[in-house]
Amino acid sequence: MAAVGARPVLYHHPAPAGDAAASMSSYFSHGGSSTSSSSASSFSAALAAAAVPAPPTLAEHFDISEFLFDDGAGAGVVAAPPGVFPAAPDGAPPPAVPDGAAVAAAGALSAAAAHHPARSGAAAEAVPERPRTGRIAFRTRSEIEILDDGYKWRKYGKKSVKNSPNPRNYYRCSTEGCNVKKRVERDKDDPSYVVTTYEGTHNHVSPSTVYYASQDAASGRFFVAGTQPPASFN
DNA sequence: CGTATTTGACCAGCGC
DNA sequence: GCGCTGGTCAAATACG
Repeated sequence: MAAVGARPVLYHHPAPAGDAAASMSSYFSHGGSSTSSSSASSFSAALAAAAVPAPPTLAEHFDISEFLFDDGAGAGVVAAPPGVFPAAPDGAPPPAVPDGAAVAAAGALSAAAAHHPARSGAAAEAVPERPRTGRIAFRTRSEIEILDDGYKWRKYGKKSVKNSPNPRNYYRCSTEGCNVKKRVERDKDDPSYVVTTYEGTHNHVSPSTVYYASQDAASGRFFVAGTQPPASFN
């Protein structure tokens, strides 16, 4: 099997109103390359990127070019509306994610993807007036399909889909009691892209969630100070 | 030996 | 009602 590879990191940063697609580089960064690298180092890179615009070299390796909201009626490339990050569209707070802290991609994504229906078919029917539902999808340019988002996923299915020559893989959060799911498939139009769809909300903290960070006075860069809650958080 | 992955079977929703 | 499709289950298998 393929080793866990690129780690998309989504960090808390005020979204410039308007062109969310253009702001994607502010939200995502390539923070690591393998499981051998610690989560902390990945987030350190992310935080450094938060202080400084994402370096072009990172964008070359990992490019979340399009952010998709999958409302079940055909996912379209849309601008991420204000308020998607970090709060959930339903107003439900991201569980166990401290304010102001850098969060894992899936944490924020799942927060935005709260309130998923048990069956996908009921989504549009349940909330016809709302364009957003429990799923959130984004397309990334990556050679590997398994994007390490900080959570631990267990694969439970694989299916070839009609309109794509590439199989779709199904993953479930392996944390007990957490029923967040994600689907991963290669873009049918451009196999160099991977489409990842998250569904549900994590009811736990990412194993690699950064609780606090420090800023280097000389360089102005942030670096990870801990991946466990400091006393001030308790 | 415990855990994760693979993969065919099964089930439910939807369109015709 | 039937067939197609997407999603999930679970036994078998692989791996560390």
